Amino acid sequence: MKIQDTLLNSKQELDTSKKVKIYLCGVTVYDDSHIGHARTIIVFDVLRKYLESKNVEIEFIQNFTDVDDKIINRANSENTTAEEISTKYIENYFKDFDGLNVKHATRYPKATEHMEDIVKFIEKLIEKQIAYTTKNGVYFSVSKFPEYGKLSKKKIEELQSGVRIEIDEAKKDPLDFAVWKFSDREPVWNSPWGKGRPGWHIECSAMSIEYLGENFDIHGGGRDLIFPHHENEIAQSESCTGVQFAKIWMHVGMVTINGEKMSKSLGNIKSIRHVLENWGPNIIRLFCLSGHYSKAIDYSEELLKENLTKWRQIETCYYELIHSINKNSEKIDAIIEKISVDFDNALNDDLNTHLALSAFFQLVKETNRLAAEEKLGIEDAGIIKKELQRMMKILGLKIPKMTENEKQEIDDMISSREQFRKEKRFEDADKIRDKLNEKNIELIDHKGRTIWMKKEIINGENQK
RNA sequence: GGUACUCUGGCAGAACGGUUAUGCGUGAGCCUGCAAAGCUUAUACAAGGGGGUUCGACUCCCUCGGGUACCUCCA
Repeated sequence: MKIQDTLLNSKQELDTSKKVKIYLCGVTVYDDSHIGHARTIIVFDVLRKYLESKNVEIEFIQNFTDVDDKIINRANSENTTAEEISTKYIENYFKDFDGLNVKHATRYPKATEHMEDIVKFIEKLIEKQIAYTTKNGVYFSVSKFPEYGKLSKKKIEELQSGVRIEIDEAKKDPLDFAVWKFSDREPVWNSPWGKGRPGWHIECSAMSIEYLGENFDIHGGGRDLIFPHHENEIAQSESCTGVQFAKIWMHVGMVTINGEKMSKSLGNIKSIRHVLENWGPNIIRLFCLSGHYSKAIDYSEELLKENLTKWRQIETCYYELIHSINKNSEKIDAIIEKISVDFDNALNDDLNTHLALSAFFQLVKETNRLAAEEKLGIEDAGIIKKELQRMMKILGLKIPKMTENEKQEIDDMISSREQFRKEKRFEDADKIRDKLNEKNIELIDHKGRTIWMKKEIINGENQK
């Protein structure tokens, strides 16, 4: 599998001959997660599920940043502790992402639980004279890492000339960044240099190396993390260990609203809870995977509606498959095989989910065509269903489950309706159909028989 | 201002130095008691402007322009 590497600016082969180690920069838990977080995490979820479907073992680490000024500020304004804030939003994180069918990471390390590792890491940097202490904290000396800027393609001189007003005049170089900030106010931890808390970048270096080793396969996150976060991580990690840090840097494009990045100041943030309530996990996932992961996608109700249409086709396909009773009448093996290969090839080439979805929808269309022409054989349906489910699992799409009782009840209602239809008592037949519609059961009348499908309830469907 | 990315039909969107996919939308039709869903089929002067390389450019190069992101809050 090939993945575009931000550092080398080219597609790199991912070594899948052994366990693949992935570190994804997670969220800072000071507020609810939004659709932008969802996209990044869904992209990595698909990457991971695809590799696992190929029996590649994955170690997937995603951190929670639970030490941060924003958390502390929030705690102060809500008159509570930073710990309570981070605990609350970690809980919310799991509610949101479980709702989005995202598989749990191997581990979710937190900065607060890795203070020893972080302190040790900083000690090493000081030992190597790459970091130094001032009255405000411990700083990483950018000039000690000549390759600084290699990820973000920035030149040190240019950064220096464009630097903002300096707050800490004790720093040797305005580009130097804090790895430890002194503070007396909670939450603080002890360190050999004094009480305080770690800088933002150091936790990811320390925790990724702790769990994945000094040199691991993929380090990822949103595009906006390239500078300074990932640039600084590289500087710290490589100057500490002396070896290459991540082999591949994979960055996911932003989700924009009307072409602009979501931000607090613009007030255009769409929380996952909000979009989940309106559109459900499947449509959000289809939307997030509709373009190439490296490019920005623009959030709009129109696009979500488009994906709703697609989701209905998938539902139809699924229910046609499980209700199939006909005899096989068309050779389909070759086309299924081709679609399957196209799907895999698309993902193999830098996780091209858009092309993979094209292949997937070809399977859906083909199935619905066969069903419409009364040619969907029961054995073929089995083959198609297996392939459909394989793809859906990778894409993280899920048809809501139903109980046997529910199914039986529907079947009974359909038989009564059939009876009414035979007797041409159409008003009575329609009453039954309406009743089923109220339960989101849609009837599909085929020649001589009626099948049903249970539609996922999408609140956004009827808005506007 | 610097750097990077980007500009494809009404919308979304990929691949590719040589018929520009695919989906949505829209039109027509099929199926149906009627619907719905689905299917079939049609649809589009489609590549920001200008130049160049080439037998041939959406694809490569130059240039001008628009947009977005980043330039120590960011997924």
